[in-house]
Amino acid sequence: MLKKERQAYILHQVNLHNKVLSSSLCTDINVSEDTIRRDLQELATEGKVIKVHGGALSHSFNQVYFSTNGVYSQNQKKVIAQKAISLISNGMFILTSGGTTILEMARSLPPQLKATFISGSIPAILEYMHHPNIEVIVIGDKISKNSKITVGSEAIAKIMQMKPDICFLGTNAIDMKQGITDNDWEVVQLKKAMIESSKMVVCLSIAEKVNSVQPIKVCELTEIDMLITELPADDPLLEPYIDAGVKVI
Amino acid sequence: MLKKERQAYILHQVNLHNKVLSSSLCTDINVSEDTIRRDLQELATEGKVIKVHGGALSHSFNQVYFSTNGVYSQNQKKVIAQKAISLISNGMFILTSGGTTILEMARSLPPQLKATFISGSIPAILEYMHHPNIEVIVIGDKISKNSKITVGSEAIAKIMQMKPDICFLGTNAIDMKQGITDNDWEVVQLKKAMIESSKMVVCLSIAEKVNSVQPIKVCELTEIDMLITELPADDPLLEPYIDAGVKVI
DNA sequence: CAGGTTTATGCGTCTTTGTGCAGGAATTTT
DNA sequence: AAAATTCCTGCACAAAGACGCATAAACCTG
Repeated sequence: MLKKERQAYILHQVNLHNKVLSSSLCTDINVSEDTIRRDLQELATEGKVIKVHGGALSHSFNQVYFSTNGVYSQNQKKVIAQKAISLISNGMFILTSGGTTILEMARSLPPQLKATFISGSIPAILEYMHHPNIEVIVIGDKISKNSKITVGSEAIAKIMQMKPDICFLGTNAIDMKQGITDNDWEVVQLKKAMIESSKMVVCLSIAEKVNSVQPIKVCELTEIDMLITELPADDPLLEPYIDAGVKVI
Repeated sequence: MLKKERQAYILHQVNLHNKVLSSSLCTDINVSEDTIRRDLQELATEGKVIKVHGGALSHSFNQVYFSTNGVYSQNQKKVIAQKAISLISNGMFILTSGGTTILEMARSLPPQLKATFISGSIPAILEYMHHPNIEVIVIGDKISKNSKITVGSEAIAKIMQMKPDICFLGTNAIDMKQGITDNDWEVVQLKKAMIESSKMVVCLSIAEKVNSVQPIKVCELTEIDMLITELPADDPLLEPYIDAGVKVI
């Protein structure tokens, strides 16, 4: 068999099945694994396939959408993300809501972190999915197109079955009197369930949203354990919350 | 034998088989390998064949196997997508697997279509989510990073609770004897459940995957209702499937 | 038609290319 | 952390190619 012929076969297989194992190829065409590896290497440098440990992938399959653009207050959110990540250790079960702050956190997770993330937010799931060591559990149910998160009784029931170590809530509004509030009834139901089932509830909120109120109540301040903003913990804006028993970092 | 005569023979062989070995040619025509090499060289500089180590290839070989366009088989997939969409009417409940063919279908759904799509495939969900009139139900469970789809007993249980009108399966391999086969155990479990719970099972498969086999069995041919490829329904390749009772469009 | 020229072919030698193998390093899985 | 794969490097060896040369047939040309 000619070299080119072999490479054509390989390319064909890769494009057909989106991936290919060098081991199966070498039994297929009956040549040594070295030869296959050299072929894959060559095809890879020509840009025809993507070489990975143990085989190769088609280029078309791996193209995933990255829509990092248009995130509001991204720098503040990066600060918040870093603080949030400092709470996470290996092996934890972590429940997250949706929202751009959560998304920023998902993007900033260190690659060596091994943890299980549970979410119904499609954009967040996309980010978790890209991470090498994170297990992703999807909360299924009907999608709310506004918030790009699954909502409904099934989702709530599923959440209630779990006992995650931490729940990170992207927060729309937080206030001393009204506590956490939001503007989407279905999302609120979900957040209530998340708060109830989690060992520890952490609210992520940019400072702008502190001391603001939305129409629908999620929970009282007393029900959350921690508040993270981009401000330092001793900022006067946050003092009343510390006094109210919320840990602030 | 005259030189021209010999070269004509070589050219004929190349065009017939898409490839030719110099070794076999030289025993064929009974001349030295040098002569053959010189002939091939000449034909190559004239652009009649493509010279490679050990022989030569026809130009069509390169066109056939080294598809230079970025996305492999996208046109075929578009044709398949259109046929699949013709089966969908307003108000239907539709269950779909993952895979690039399904993705192509998701992208091609007409904007005015009102239907409910159920899936565990994150890329597919993303597409459905962008549609103005489609309701999306997410099958939750652990994500298989390879296939970007939720897999596991929860997902299977959820699927078994439903009775969708149509199930569209992206097919990795279909064969008369082995039926539908695939290469990921968890995905196979999921597909089995999808097939069992659906009123109608439609397999989407590009023609290249027809009559190919993968290691793990999904189901028998008898369990699927319809097969869609990019070929016209009366293509001889598909005849045996029609005879086996599978509807082909 | 003789003598020179071109063309086609084969042979020997030396290089290049393609392939497999052994070992140790790197990576993934358990 | 240990075990199993996979990968890389260098090497050996066979197959294929390049180049020069010799030979012989074909083909001018006066």
